[in-house]
Amino acid sequence: MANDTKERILDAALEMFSQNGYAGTSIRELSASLGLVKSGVYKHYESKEAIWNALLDKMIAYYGERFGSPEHLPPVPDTLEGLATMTMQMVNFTVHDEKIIMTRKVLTLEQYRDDRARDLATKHFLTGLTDMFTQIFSGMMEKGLLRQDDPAMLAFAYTAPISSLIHLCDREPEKTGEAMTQIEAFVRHFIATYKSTK
Amino acid sequence: MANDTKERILDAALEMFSQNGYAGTSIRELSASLGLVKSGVYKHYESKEAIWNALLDKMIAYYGERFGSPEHLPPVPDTLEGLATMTMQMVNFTVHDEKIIMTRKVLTLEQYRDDRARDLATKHFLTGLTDMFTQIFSGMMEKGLLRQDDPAMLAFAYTAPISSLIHLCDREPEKTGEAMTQIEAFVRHFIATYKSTK
DNA sequence: TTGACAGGTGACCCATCGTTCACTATAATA
DNA sequence: TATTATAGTGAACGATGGGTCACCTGTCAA
Repeated sequence: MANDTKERILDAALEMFSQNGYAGTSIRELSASLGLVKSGVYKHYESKEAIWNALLDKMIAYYGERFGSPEHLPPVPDTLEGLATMTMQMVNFTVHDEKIIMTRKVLTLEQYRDDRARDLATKHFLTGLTDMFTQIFSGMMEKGLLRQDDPAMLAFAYTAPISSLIHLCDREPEKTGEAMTQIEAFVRHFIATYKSTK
Repeated sequence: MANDTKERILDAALEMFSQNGYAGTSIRELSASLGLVKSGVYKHYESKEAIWNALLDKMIAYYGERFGSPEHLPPVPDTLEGLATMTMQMVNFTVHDEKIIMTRKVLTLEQYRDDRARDLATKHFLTGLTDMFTQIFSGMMEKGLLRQDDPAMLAFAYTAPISSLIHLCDREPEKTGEAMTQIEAFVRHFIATYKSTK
């Protein structure tokens, strides 16, 4: 029960911080959204900043177990169509999962203020995806599915445009459908460009 | 003299909003940074929100005159090397110009809260660059410099990765040199991939 | 010379901020 | 059953937020 409320506070914090930012969120609103009074929050966290730090801890830990270990790498696709399918599945998940959307928003809003948010933002938005697809493309080149090229460069050229459209979805959710179409077109174009010529 | 202070308030607002966000900035701090007392600010703007709106007006107007009109399109390069040079010049400018950095940061921080910031963010980060390079690539295809392809798709594939590294520079300025190197490598790779085979 | 006004000051208003504290209800423990 | 820790309450704290107002001072037009 104790831990339950403690977790619910972090959930509410994620939601409110992602909408109004850390500075724009008050403990009163936060506790009210949980149906308790503001002083109740202080039974679980000693300060607003402690909530923020706990939230960041959780986000960092989640990222680590989800994307940090090599065992969670998606399997290297056996076909180019498999690459397209896998990509669209990943994108589809990430632009619709509320928690992940809120995580990206929080990192976006706090990246200039907090060092740990800054680092995690770079992982989420840039290096994490690039590293992951470097592995995948490397494997696909070995299998002869993609033309021989610098896998890290291809991974960057592949993930960065997709990432920019994911940001668009976060910013303008009503454009999500359109963005998904554009991502699929981009994926097809990428495959057509870099497929092995053998 | 009146207008001078009015402008200086907007300059200070851009600086403080870009660092601490709208909610994280107080009129007291803002006026103090100008060497006057908070009530002095209210001689020029009726509220904090009015300052915000005036700042956004200015940013929108600046963007419009700078990138909105076709006459400000950079000339279509005559060589592939010219494309690389022009790109690096543009990037170099945009990652070092303090005002533009602050503008991007403000748009990043307020994109979920304010509709006009949201729209301008999409232009700055996505559609503006894509549209511009669609024109350029279209011209370069006509000249036979680039292979025949969908110019809008190429523009997107070209500008989005560059844009993501510009964001990295905003977030982690100490990585600017590294990011510039990576952008240049990406540009070269792009050119090698899409140059005309004639 | 006078009067109006633009620009700036400092005291003050009230709401809200994060935080504390004495207190209560509950449920597990000894 | 008595005790004790846990989770939550509600009033209060000082600090700070945005905003107002009476006042001062210099400039310039009438």
